[in-house]
Amino acid sequence: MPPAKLHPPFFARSVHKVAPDLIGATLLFDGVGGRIVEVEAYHHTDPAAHSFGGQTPRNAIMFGPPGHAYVYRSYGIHWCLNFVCEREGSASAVLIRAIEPLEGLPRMRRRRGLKDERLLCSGPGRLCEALGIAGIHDGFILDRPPFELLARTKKPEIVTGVRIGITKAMELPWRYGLKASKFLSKPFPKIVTPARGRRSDP
DNA sequence: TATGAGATCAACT
DNA sequence: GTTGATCTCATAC
Repeated sequence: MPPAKLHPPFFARSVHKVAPDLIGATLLFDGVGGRIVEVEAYHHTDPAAHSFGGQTPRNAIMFGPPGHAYVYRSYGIHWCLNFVCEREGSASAVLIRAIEPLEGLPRMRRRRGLKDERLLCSGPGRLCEALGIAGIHDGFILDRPPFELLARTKKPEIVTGVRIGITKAMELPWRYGLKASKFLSKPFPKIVTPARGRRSDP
């Protein structure tokens, strides 16, 4: 049986539950996409979250119902894709940081002007360019075309770490990744396993 | 491998 | 006017 689609109830939970559950899920946009390998959770109590300072025209979608896309412009250049989650008092969302390209490789390469698969979607701005996601898709619901989200079939090994690319609340360990994936935007720091003292793969 | 400039927009001081 | 949930390219070691 085919993987189940993710519907709004999946997102109507705490970002801290939704974010790790997204690792291994499949994200398609107009048939182009792949497996989610890296996300970050942004809770409204977090100074680094866009919703922290209250509602503005840019972040208004975050304050709406769960299960919608929040797309914003980063550094004036790039687009970044988030999934709106449950409002635990105020708005929260999960930033999609990297996917493993699986479907529509030719279109991704054409949009990105690159051949190297590892660089197609390994970063929030890169994956939006590869999938053709832009500001006009802000507010789109995630369980209807052009979006399609499929639940993972097995729980993968997930690594956690501090978030990157931010300057506030950098210490919060709310970055989640698929262990040993070659498609992460940056490697997770080496983790010491207490029992054996061995390092995991970066 | 590592650092630095530049691109360019919404929010904030 | 400055900063930021970024990326690419250039230049230096």
